[in-house]
Amino acid sequence: MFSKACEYGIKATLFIAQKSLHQQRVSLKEIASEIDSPIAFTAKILQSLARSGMVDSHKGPTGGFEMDRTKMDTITLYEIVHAIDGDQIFHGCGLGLKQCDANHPCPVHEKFVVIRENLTQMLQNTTVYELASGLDIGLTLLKR
Amino acid sequence: MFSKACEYGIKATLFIAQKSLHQQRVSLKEIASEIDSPIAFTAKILQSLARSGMVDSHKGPTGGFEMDRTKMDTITLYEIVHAIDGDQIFHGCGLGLKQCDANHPCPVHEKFVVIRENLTQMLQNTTVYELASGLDIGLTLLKR
DNA sequence: TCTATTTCGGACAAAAATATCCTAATTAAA
DNA sequence: TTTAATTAGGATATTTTTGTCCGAAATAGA
Ligand code: FES
Ligand code: FES
Repeated sequence: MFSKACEYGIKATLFIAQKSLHQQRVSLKEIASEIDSPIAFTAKILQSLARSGMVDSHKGPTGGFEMDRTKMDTITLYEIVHAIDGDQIFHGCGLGLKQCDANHPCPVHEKFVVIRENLTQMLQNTTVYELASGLDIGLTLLKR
Repeated sequence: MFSKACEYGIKATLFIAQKSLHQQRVSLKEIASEIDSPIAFTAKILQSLARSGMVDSHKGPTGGFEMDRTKMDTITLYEIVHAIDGDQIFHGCGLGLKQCDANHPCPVHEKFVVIRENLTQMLQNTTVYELASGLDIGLTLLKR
């Protein structure tokens, strides 16, 4: 469904958010360990998320990643997925036609758009804060 | 969402089915042309679908691929996707945890299973015949 | 200022997915 | 029986995704 990069990106963001709820900055090393991801690859993804302003990064000793409390409410899974995987999953044809066009539909168009729309709505309605909270109270897990 | 192999496999199957509605066998060359796919790669996928009994293949002059009318009713998109892409999309964790387990859920589990279930139901409820019919009356398209 | 620690970013490497090439096997028809 | 057409299948190539390595830049604290 999502690329590995996207899975890591979501998990990293949620972990950063959860720690930021307690004013704790987390290092790349800690993140990769907690979400069970390859360090250097995770670094690339975090750099990209930092550049697009979803998380804040700081260099040097005591450096690391953190996330504004207010951003946790405005940033949804949709923004993260879109930033990393693009919009193919949101607007692309399920059978790979160059253009998904209701006027020239592929055989699965009618049924596929429903699924695609469900997914889009779900991602748009799910904030980072909501998921970070579930993590924080131990309701959900980021590995195993 | 689906792999390229799976997209080609679905389109090829639907084209074969549509032609079989008129007792017409179709060659690999014709299939690849009609669904706009690389010939040799499509051949691999069709070999696999033939081995798993979803379509019938015949060598030699007048050879090609065809599909039993009765199979069009029993084979759904689910079978095709499962045969080519496996069951990761139907049972795998949305965030890539090794095991999707409701008792040890990832942060998106609750919301993701709904989407996954919708997709599974849709694919299981969609027969090859239904889609081949839409193709046959010109309601839907396999390329462009 | 110096040092240790951290992210940044470019180059590189490995693995997986996608795609191609070529020969063998089969088979219908001349 | 010969020929031409077709799928089968193994080997190889290309592209994309995933993952690694290493030095540069920044920075907090000694
Ligand atoms: S045209 Fe294929 S999903 Fe819309
Ligand atoms: S545990 Fe992640 S989707 Fe079920």
